[in-house]
Amino acid sequence: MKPDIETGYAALIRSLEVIGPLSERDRELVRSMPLRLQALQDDDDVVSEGDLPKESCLVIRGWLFRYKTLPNGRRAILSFHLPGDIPDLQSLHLTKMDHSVAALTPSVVGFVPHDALREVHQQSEQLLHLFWRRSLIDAAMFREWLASATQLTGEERMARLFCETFYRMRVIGLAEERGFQFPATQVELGDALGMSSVHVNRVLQKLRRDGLITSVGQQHGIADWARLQELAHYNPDYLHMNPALRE
Amino acid sequence: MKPDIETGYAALIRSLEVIGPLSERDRELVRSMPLRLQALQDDDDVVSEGDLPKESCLVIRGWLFRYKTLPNGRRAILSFHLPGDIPDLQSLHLTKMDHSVAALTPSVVGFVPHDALREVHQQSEQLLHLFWRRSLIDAAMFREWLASATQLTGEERMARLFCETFYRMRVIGLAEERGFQFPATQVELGDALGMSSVHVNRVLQKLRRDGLITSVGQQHGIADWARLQELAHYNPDYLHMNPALRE
DNA sequence: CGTGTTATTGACCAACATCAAACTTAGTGG
DNA sequence: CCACTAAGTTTGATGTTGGTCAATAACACG
Repeated sequence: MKPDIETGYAALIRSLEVIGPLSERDRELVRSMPLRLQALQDDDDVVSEGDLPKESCLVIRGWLFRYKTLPNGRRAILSFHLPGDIPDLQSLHLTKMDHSVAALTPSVVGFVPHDALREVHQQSEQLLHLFWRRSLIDAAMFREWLASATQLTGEERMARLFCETFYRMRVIGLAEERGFQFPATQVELGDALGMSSVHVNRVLQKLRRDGLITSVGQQHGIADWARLQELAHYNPDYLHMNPALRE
Repeated sequence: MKPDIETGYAALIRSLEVIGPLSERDRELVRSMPLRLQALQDDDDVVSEGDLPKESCLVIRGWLFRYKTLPNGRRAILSFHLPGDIPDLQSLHLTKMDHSVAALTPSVVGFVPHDALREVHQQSEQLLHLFWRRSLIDAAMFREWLASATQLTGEERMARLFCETFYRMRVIGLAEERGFQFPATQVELGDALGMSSVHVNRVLQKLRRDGLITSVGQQHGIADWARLQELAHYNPDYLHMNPALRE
């Protein structure tokens, strides 16, 4: 498990450096935080609505997603999470979870005690700034999803989801490393985009027919990045990545 | 204009105390921040997408809303804001605005320099905690709107919007003080809920016919709070208000 | 090879959009 | 105080997106 811990710190540091510079001391502080590792199977909850967590969860390997169960029984997927993300960072300041986080694929996460996070926030103004910034970028992504959900067609939303996911993976170096493969069933895509899985199926077929994406089983890829961005009118400004890293 | 400044501090302090306790020193610190007053007419932008603000805007009187213009020309309204709110608090850590904020009604706002905010964050851990907490509650509201937008019918979403707005007003004491009157045109409601103004009109008529709400011109009220909550399956936990203040 | 999960297809239907016109209301200026 | 205007609301007719239901096909795994 030791290598997973190293991987975890590296992923976290990398994803912080994508939004602002870290000093060597900042990196040391990050590595000083204990990580309690846990392996997850598909659909295992990392943390559930109503919980009062005392630690937050760093994605080390695999993919997680946030979701909320509506009173009518439906599930809304609110975001997807990659290595280096801390999807429930908010629990540091909002004691009670208002949604759940679960594994999209078999994954490894590391739990960081809230006290350790508070400690590094006290030790480094820059780390405080970057963690806060990250939580605000999460909010910006929710705004973008909300605007898309209310104003765009299913096809456009699907294209946007692919653009955003690819862009996020590329920024942290994962797209190049392993190739972009977005693992999601059609039901999961539907719950994320607010459409039925039947409609997801038809939208995916159209995008495939048009040569914009590829799908093999539950792995989806991008076939024509330029045209996909164009169809989605995609502009990643809302992700507030370090402009120096833009291509 | 002097009374507006007092009103501004009072509104800010009240809306912070709704989510956590302040010491007398904290309140002093809040009052130490300079406020540059500005009056606004309907639809005046307070801050626009692309701006790089050096101050954040405190709502003192009136209502503001956040919005985003989509590439297809449509407008998505992302949230409404009441006195005591700082809708662009995020600009403290995200330099470039990814959306705009404008006046829903004639309003008065007070601009707070980012430096003053940073100063009080350094002076008081509790104020830092509460401001961060507030920005996380904003994110929680976006998640709730996103889940509603993707999974609920127009009628349910309208009912939820009324419930949320009433609840927020009541918590800061505005509903009792002035009675709940939600000022919004049908076009604005449509842009917030992702439906056409024609459909908004029909949904409002149904809610009125069922005796759940009242509308006089652009002022909407609640006629039957219990049944409205029931229809919306409304649960305000996601607002993370101080449990001690719950009724 | 079964067995469970996911993907695909077709037929049908509901929610909601669009378009266009008429009606109300609240100013505004003479 | 009334006519005029602009903004917002209401209504009806019609069209489209995407949902639901149900059956079949394709995989994946023990």
